[in-house]
Amino acid sequence: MRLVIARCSVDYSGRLSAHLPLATRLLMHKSDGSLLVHSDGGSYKPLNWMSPPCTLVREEPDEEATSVGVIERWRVTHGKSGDALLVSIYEVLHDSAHELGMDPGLQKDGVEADLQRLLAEQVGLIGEGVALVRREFPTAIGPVDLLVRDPAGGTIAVEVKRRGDIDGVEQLTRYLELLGRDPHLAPVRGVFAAQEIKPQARVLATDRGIRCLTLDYDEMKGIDSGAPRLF
Amino acid sequence: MRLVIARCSVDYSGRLSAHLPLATRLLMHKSDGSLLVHSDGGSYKPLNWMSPPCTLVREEPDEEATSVGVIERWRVTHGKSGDALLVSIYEVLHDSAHELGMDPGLQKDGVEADLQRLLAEQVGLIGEGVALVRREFPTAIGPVDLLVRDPAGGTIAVEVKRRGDIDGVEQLTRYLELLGRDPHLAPVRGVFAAQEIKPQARVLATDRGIRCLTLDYDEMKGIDSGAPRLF
DNA sequence: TATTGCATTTCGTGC
DNA sequence: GCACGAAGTGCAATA
Repeated sequence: MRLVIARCSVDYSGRLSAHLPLATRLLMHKSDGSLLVHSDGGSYKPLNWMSPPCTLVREEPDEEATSVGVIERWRVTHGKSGDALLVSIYEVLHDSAHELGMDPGLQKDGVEADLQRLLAEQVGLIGEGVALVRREFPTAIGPVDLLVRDPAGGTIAVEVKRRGDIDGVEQLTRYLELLGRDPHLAPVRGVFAAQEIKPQARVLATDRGIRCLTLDYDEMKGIDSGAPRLF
Repeated sequence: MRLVIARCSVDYSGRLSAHLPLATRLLMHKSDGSLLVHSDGGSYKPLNWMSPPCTLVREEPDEEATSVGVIERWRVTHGKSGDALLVSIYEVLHDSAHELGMDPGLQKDGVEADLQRLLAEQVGLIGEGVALVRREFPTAIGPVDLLVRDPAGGTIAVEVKRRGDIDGVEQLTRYLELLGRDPHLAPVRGVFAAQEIKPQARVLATDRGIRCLTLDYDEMKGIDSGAPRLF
């Protein structure tokens, strides 16, 4: 990885056109050829960038560029798409290269898939005596996260989200509409399960007769690890 | 902006839990307090990060950490949400600080809004003799990008996208269903306009009687600048 | 200030 | 390999 702090301007041409006026920025050139242009603020998204696979070529600035103070040019091109990033460097304030090696990568825990798995193992949280039919129950408009049977013989469709928002309720409503027409499943009720349910979503769900279920991931995980399955 | 290359491990705890095993990485500490942890590959997304507003505190490692080789710890916390990032540093290979100053920011050209504006000015591309009714025509389920009248007195609803995908066709279909019920507008036809239309989207649109229109942004822009509006 | 919808989204997963 | 959906999404315009 090469790190350069430089006064530069940047032009991107590809899926759109974009321009960065002259200012001091960090140029991060990764070993896979990619380039990130970062300012000293904002979020993790660079001001401009080129994703791998791409190649960086150092160019001598033409006469016009030289006359306005450009001392060096980097052209980063994405072979396939034709996207191109042109960095015009006016002054280099820092330049260093580093060997980082491979990265073992991030281990995540607590994403929607984990919630869904845990709730499938702990369907009792949905209601007394309910039984799992299956996860990712397929329908014409996409899979329902969990489908369970209640003791009375009815069906419950469960939508699992990390953060429960209105569009999640809408999604579940569409499933309920479709599943309710199936005589093998009817009557079908809905449960909207999430770690955090937005007030607006809760109102909409309740209004539609959908029950809201707040999930405590840490607690569910504790039960999971505390009571390992025996078979 | 402070740049540190270090052998480190990272733990994130917040909306989810995540762990980065010991490896050599770039730690980018921006002047707004935010921290990015980058590896020497992947795309622009850091392996881990903390978004502003947040604060970084340097801590002395406890005895247990010291015994496994940790020489320094950075704790980055997001006041409001309680999110926390803990960086355990084992070895510092580079450490430099730089003054970058404010950034003038990115100037974009060619996003969906630009396409929509140009097509509104060049409605002739939609069909012979059509006239613009208005952009962002409001409906109960959201605004239609462009609403135009054809010479025969019918209405055309136009959905503009940079990249035409299936969900864009679905969106337009919902609008057509709603608008078609309005006697002032009926009959309403649909046009799906995008710089690039995915084959699947084209099939679905055609199947529903929606016409596909591929837009050449550069050409439209050329006409725009070549024939400036006189009023 | 909350909400909505786009993004040079990126990133995973299943087919 | 491609389409689909989630993301610690970020981000800007809007109501």
